[in-house]
Amino acid sequence: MADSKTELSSPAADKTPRSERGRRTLRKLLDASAEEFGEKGFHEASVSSITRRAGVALGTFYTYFDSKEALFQALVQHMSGQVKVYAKESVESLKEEGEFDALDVEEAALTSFLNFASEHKEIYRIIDESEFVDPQAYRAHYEGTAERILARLREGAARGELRGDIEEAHAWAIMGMNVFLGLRFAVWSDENSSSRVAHVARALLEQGIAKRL
Amino acid sequence: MADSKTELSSPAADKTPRSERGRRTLRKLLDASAEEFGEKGFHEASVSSITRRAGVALGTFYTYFDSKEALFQALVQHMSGQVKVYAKESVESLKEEGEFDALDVEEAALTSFLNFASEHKEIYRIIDESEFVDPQAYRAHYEGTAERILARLREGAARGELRGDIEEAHAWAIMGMNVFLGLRFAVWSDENSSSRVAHVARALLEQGIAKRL
DNA sequence: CTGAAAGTTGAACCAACTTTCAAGTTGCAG
DNA sequence: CTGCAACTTGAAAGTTGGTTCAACTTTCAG
Repeated sequence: MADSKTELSSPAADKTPRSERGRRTLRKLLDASAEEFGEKGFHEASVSSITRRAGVALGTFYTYFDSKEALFQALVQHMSGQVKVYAKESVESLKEEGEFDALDVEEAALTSFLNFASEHKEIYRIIDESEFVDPQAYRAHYEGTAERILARLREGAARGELRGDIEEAHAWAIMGMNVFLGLRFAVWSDENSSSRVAHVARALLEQGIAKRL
Repeated sequence: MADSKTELSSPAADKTPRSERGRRTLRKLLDASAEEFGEKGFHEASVSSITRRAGVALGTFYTYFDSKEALFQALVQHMSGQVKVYAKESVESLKEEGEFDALDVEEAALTSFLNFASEHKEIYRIIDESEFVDPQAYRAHYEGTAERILARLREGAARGELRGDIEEAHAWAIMGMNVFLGLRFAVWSDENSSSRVAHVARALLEQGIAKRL
């Protein structure tokens, strides 16, 4: 607020690379750590193993990050953003195709989430682990996601496609459903059954599971 | 299988207490560690802090557990069991009251889960963290839970109350829904809105969220 | 009473990491 | 060219915290 030289989110010294070489190294570190954290989890992962993977010396790490925690935080933020963008894109592209209703949108969102989770299983793990390493980020991720789902549902309700009494709990219910279907059918098993599973979920949202009379 | 003297699940020396005093100490350790792990998480928690809480000396810990990991495993197993028993009881007691259908059962299961999560937030956290500390236990917990849900749904389908095409994905969808509603409305906020939230979820399962024509 | 088994104690050991730093190297603006 | 800022390096310092152990106390069967 008062200082003009410091960058937005730098509590300590600014570690943003100023040269091309620096940006390359930073990227290598980010990629290596995503792998490392994904495979071993935060605590088993070690800075020295990350730098080894990235092909740089141990000390180089501290040119770009204040600590192992800081790296993890940067990573979670980045990944949370990726998930968001990916979901947004797939929804947008559906809308461009013309004909669609609120349930088509949810089905598409789940399908793309399942596909995304199949590739990038690391991301899944890392975001989950942030509950214990960076709780703020974890909360922010799921609260943000729930809000976007809720907004979509409200649009659908406004168009008269969904019930009028949509509330926050609906968004969380759908999000939980999606996350657990992702865990079971994308991360753990990966029978690339994305569209089948998404179809089951869609039917559940469309008519429930009670026997129709 | 071959050996007769060793207990069922003791890879190393048997650490089961043989005296009453021993059982008391073990219990103190278990209680203290549930608190500690719940508050700090596995890695921030320290053995010395646990023994301090329990009011015993550091070394005593190793009379009962081979390692910090071993304690965590024992704890997860214990808690997973508790959740299961608690759910089973609440479903049983509903059945004894007479009149009920498959959706009443699911609503009751969710209500009691939400209440359980409000008390025992530690349990929630500990089971979640087992994904990273003891993945086997984590998987076992959720696979077991999903199986029990699926069994309930199939009963309901057999009685003609639910659709006939119930499958594994339905159980995972419901479980995910329940877990996330628990996270949002029991662990994070605790407005003791259990029955209201469970009611919303029930309606979702009963008719979906599409506008009825 | 008595002796052995069960349980308790906490200082000390130790391995594993994170983080620092002073000495080099690279690359580019002027 | 040249000089300086950006970047790299890896050995070593510093910490933390799990685990061990030998001496001691409690319990209880015989």
